[in-house]
Amino acid sequence: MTEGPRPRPTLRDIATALGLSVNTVSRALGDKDSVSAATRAAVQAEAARIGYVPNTLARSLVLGSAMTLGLVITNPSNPFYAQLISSIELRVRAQGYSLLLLVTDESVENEQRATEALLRSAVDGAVVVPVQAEWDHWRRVRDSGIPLVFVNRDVPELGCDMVGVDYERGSYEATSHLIAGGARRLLLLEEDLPITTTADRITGFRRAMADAGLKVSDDQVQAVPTKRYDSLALPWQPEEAYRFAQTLLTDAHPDGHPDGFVTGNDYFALGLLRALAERDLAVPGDVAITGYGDHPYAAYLQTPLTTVRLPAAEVGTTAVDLLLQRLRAGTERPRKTLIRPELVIRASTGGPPALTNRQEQPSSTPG
Amino acid sequence: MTEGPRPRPTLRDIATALGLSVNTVSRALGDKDSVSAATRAAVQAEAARIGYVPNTLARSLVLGSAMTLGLVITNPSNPFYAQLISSIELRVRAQGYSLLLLVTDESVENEQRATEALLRSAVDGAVVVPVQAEWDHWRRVRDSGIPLVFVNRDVPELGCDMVGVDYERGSYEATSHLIAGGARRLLLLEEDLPITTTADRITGFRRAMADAGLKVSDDQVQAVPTKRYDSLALPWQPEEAYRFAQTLLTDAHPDGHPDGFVTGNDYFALGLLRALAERDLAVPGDVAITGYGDHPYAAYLQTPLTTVRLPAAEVGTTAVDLLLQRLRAGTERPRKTLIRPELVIRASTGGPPALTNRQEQPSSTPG
DNA sequence: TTGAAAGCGCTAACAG
DNA sequence: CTGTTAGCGCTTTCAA
Repeated sequence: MTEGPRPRPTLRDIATALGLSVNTVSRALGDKDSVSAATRAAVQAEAARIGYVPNTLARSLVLGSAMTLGLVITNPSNPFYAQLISSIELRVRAQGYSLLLLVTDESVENEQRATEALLRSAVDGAVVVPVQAEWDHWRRVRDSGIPLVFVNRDVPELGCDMVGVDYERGSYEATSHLIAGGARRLLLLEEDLPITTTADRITGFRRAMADAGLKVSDDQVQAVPTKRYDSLALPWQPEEAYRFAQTLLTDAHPDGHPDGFVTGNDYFALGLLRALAERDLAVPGDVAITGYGDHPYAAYLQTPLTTVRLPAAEVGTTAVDLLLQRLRAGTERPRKTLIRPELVIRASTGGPPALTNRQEQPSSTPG
Repeated sequence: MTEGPRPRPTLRDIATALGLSVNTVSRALGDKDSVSAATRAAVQAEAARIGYVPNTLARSLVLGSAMTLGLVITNPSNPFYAQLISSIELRVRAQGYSLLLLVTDESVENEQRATEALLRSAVDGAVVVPVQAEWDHWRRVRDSGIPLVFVNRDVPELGCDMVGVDYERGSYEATSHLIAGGARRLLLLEEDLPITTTADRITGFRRAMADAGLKVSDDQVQAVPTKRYDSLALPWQPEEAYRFAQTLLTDAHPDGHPDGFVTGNDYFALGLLRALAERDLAVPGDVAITGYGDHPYAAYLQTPLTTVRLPAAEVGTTAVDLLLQRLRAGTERPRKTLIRPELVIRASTGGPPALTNRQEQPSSTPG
């Protein structure tokens, strides 16, 4: 119990114990065919006996590959990213790689430090959810020969592979759905981050409105002011949308109050629902609402929430697959993949009041 | 653009360029004082010019430390664990270490493979949320000299450091709170995993009941049958608690229907709320409810949920600190720390109907 | 089939 | 202050 940990066994320990050369032991363990069956058996027995575990560090140094991939992500507390982490880790591990995790918290500075870490650790490649504000540091990583796959948000300037969600389409469908349900005075509540996902949803909203022959004034697209993103706390604060909506609903609306809200985030929908309830506005009677993300609680709100379900697992595994392909194959053109999200219709837009069965969820679970 | 990535620069590149020895370059970059100012400046300039980044692999090999910690966790989609990941990653990075992530998905088999990976990667230590069903593989890791800190769940047999939450106390307080509010026929809805967190909550429930002079029959402690844990999907399915509660509320209750529910999980509370609403039972009028976890939505449900808030960030940073201390100091007695959770009282137990302000949340944010 | 030698990139110990 | 030597643990030549 108090006995200090012995230094971990090496190939040499096995070699000397068996009167062999380090080299032979290495080959015996490596399943090369240039070793006699007897030797191999002896080596393996001795290895097992002393609990030999190969030293990846030394192995990587000579092989020139650490068999490690990096995952650079903004905020694990965002359920979408949490699922992404799971699916990526699973796939990476299944392919025999290790996963180095770096959290950026939407900070460019953290991201720059993350790239340093990737470089130093000599990862073979990285899956990245970029902050998007700057990307010179990513250029440096790419130029040093580390393949990158951007996830959820692209950095087109770098010409790397990319896997994302078709946010524009999701937003388009949500908006169209509200319009089809009779809403005319729509309002979009969006995140106020300078990222393409938000921009894409705005585009989808505008396009749906245009396709329906509805005009969009500037005050129909609102950015909910958000405190500094903090992955130690929540991904988003429902409270911010709540306060924002309180004001919004108090303001004079020359053309009448909004009768439909598209939100860029289920948390916004949550805050909004509260604000509406306080003003005795019925959902979906007076106002219809869509969320975005299909968070676990969405189906279980008093008024189950119509929302856009994101294919997190599929995005994650696709990203890893792209990365590994590029690791093997050489230089091809960058591939950009957008995976289609799914509008889940529930009571908040007049859908069935009963809960939407979670088991419908398409299983993109690998293996 | 099509130019292949040059091999990454090494110390030797700098040395030959400057007509110095590799060793001198190493010292110049390493800020040792045994280098002339001029040489150091020249070396640093050249290093910057060619974009030299030290190779951690080689460095680790000779130094005998990879400056890497492992994080073995069950399910990132559980908001508590998501916050744990963030806080741990932040702290680990702040201390100059890298973080290797392994997800076990509550599977012993995955956990065993994870320990292999930790051993091979030669991590300096690991923060572990153990599956708890078996632990021989952890013994092996510990015996090979890799310090372990168990988080949230302990494996007392191994005598490692441990940081957790005082689940028993949280449960005790929630139960006592319900009793104080007048509830007498209480029911506990718990997870059906064979883990200590669940067991501790059951203990807390029983103790609170006993302290109030209330008897607890076997059918007052119920385990909600759960599908195989799947970190690719949800941490828990509200639906399971919903269906379970449906049955529960239909069953005959000789002593009258329950008037208070303690749940081991906010998701269970969510499903339960739905089932109660469908039977026109008012919360908290007919039935009072407590959740566990204070998930982001808890404050924003139609009936804001009284729940137990978990100190995730504090647990995470404490775990890393313990691990690093042990890495530096030698063999002390294992330290076990339970951090106290906080009962947040809301409308589901007759608390204020207005939202509980999230900003009250104690900030255990480091640095 | 096995061994000897060389080297991955870096740092520590010792000379000079 | 700087260079030489040695070695971390492993794998890949090349001989024997």
